[in-house]
Amino acid sequence: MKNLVIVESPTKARTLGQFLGPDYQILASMGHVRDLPKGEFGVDVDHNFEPKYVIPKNKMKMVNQLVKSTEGVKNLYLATDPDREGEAIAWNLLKVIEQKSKAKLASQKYERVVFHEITKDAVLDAFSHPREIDQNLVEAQQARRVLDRLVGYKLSPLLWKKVKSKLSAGRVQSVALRLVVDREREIEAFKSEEYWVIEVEVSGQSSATRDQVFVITLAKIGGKKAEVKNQKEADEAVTDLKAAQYTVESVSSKEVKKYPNPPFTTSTLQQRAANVLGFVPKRTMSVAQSLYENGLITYMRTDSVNLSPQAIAQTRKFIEEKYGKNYLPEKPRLYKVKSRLAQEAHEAIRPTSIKVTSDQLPVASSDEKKLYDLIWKRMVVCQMAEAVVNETAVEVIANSKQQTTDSKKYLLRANGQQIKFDGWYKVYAKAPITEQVLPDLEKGEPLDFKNVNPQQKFTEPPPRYTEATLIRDLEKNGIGRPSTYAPTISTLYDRLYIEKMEGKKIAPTPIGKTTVDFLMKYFSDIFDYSFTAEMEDDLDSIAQGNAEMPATMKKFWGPFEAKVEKVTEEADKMKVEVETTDEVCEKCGKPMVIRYGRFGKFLACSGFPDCKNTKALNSDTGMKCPDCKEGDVVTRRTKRGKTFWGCSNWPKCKFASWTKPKLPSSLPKDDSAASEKTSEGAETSDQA
DNA sequence: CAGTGAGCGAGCTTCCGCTTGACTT
Repeated sequence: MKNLVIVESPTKARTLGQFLGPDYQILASMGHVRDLPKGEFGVDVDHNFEPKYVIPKNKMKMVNQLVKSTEGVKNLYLATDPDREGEAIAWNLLKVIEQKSKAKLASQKYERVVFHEITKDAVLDAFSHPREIDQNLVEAQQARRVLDRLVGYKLSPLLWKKVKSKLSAGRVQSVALRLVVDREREIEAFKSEEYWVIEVEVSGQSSATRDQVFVITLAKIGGKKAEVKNQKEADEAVTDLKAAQYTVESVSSKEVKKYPNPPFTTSTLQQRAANVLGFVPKRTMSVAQSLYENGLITYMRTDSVNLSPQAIAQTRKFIEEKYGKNYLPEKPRLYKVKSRLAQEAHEAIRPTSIKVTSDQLPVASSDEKKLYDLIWKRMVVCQMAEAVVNETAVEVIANSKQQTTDSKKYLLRANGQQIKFDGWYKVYAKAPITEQVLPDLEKGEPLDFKNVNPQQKFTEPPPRYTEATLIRDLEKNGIGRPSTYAPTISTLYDRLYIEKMEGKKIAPTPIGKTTVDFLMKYFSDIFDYSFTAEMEDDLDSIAQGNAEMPATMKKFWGPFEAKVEKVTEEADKMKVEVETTDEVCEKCGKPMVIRYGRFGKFLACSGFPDCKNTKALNSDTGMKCPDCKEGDVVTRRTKRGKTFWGCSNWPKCKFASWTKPKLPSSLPKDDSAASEKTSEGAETSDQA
């Protein structure tokens, strides 16, 4: 073979093969081929922060084969991704080949080719315009890699000493954890307040309007914002409203265009799949991987909303044929990434062929069909005409018959929405319309009172994060990359920093809180939400040749190392808070506490070490044991880490099962049912 | 199919980002 091409992924290799023909052999590197060693620091801080690279054990075989394949090759093409990491992979590949190759490949014998979309035109064009490896870009990647190593491998051992063994800290994971902890503290500090919403049902009096009852909501009392704080104030308002005369004060109406959402990136796909299908990001990614490997969708790890011109053209043609000319905008819709930190090495996530709908998928699991359907709809919709909605706002004055003072003047409002043209809504079974349809009303028109409905409410704290919303906020701050979002969250679980609560919400554990407290006390600059963005500025300078990696590292390392040393000597060991429970130890009568062990949470006697009683924590499944009917069904792990379901009364009750036991009358949890129901509705905002 | 925590303090743990695999249960 005269021509050898190396890319990252086998799927990309296969696709490229179709464009390049039989004269090109295409191999995959499976991502990075070299890395800093796991078992040592690997950065020579005294000599220009020189990184020590090793080939990981599990990659050795593959790398050796790659090197062997280069023997006798005339042209070597490095076609890794067109971003910082891709450039570094290409450079590391070259280094490994030079090092290992008996033929001593001369440096002129390679070509670096880059393309932003995997289409025949783009690929052939790239191959006719090869370039050399961009050393500045490689240096920027090394700076990123080394900085992460400095932070991670210096602060983790500090945690072992000052908090608890086997913990970890890092530029990305610790900020993710901080988001969760900060949110939890907001919730803890939140004071709920009572307020009342007062709705009145009314209808018009004319023949055209009297049949339709609609709802108006109290907005102002005596010209001021209505603030009904308690039952007494609510009763007073209700009495007045029952006896009032209602007149339309104003009617305003305008047509509003509703634009479709941009096509999916990794993060927005994860959020949408969580909301609609109830998938955790990990599951979304593994299903998407399978779709990708079967050639059904484009690459699933991307931060770009770009679309290839061919994909847009094909979609526009499809829209015109299937929905008609009215649903096709005059010009294609082009989307731009909001974040300056995006690298945009790939396209947005879209079907490879818009003609294939989810029910026409070849062999595919139901998960794959559902996820594909989301991706397909989002792609079609993003090139469709906007919907036109008529939005009406009505103000109504309610004047008490007996009262003439202004302070008793009530103003109520209603908002209405009516679809004038459905546009892209057509693709979804349910349009994202939240307001009622109002009758045609005129200023000065009297209304008939039908009913008044006072509702007691309480202000609610901000919601806990889910995996998907946590990823959304990480992305918003430029923290982490599409390939690391799901794994980062797994790390937080593995370290027992966070745990999953009811309804897929995430809460920090005492260990998580203590770790954040420690890190923020001494290293608040590194775990500031803007640290990564500032780091990216420095990396940009290196990539543009305006700064050098060693100098940039030194600027960080000097004060950092000093701080680490000082904290190592001076800081006290942190105390991790212990949660007590209402459970009483049946052996000694002392209360039980929650402890964290190798296998997660368990109940232990607070009298330890005098009393060594432990038992399983009644948890998650909410099911009674089918055997003894007394204990709860709890998830457990074998020594090998495999999950199974057992009885909390173990060892008294020996019930155990590899699969989740099913109760005959068990109803699905309300949140999953609700999210399934909306599965065909269009989202209103999934990337606020 | 099933253990765990503390302290003596052995020897080990740990980062982010790129990518799929599967000698052993």
